[in-house]
Amino acid sequence: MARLSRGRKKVEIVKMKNESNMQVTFSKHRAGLFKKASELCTLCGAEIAIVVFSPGKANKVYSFGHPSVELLVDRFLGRDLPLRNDDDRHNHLIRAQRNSGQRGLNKEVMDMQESF
Amino acid sequence: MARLSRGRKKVEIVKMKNESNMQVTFSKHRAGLFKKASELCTLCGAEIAIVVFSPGKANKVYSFGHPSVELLVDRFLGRDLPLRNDDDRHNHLIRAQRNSGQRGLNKEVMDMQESF
DNA sequence: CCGTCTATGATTAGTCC
DNA sequence: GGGACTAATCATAGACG
Repeated sequence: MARLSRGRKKVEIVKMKNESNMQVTFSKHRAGLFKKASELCTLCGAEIAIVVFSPGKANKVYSFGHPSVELLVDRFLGRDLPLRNDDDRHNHLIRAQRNSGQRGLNKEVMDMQESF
Repeated sequence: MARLSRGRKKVEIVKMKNESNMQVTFSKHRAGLFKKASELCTLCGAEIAIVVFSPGKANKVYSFGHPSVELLVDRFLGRDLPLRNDDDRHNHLIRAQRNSGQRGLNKEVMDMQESF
């Protein structure tokens, strides 16, 4: 059959209304995000952890992590951070709480790194 | 002055050797990754947390989180996980540990994976 | 839901400031 | 380090199976 697609259209970055379309977009963008992350890992030897909660009723969880989500997250939440250069503008209060010892579970988190 | 750039060149996804180039690439890709994440949040109402550790000696930490890294990470590590659809292939052992009650809060966590 | 296709929008390597 | 630019590559909206 004749292809009728006129190619990609511009999409405004606002919450989508169409549910089924949104599901497709969510899948595609999630895959793209994880791919970008893995490229950044490979190209620059960075260590990345990503956790994604899908919206709506089917609140599924997807994750990407190199070397592992848990390891990186523990290091993030732990205390021996070499330096915090935080682009996250939303959780200053929570971070302050955490840093003051709220967690009380983190002990020594091995720091292993290098290439990949 | 006359622009001599011949535009973007194809880049193989392997670890970069040039350190200063890598620094630039790291910054650009990190910004792109966070932007993609925020778009996914807005478009689909997803909740995303990202933690990035920069490579090399200056092991800085960058994070993105909506609503917040801590909240999402706690939910990820915590108890009321609705479902785990994990794309992370590297941490089966750690996950198994966690799921077997190391943190003492996990009950039933579905494990399914594959793809990506 | 997943995979494929293609035109086109989005990202970015290389460059200069 | 950051910002701007351009041209090329890359990602993906929408349509279809």
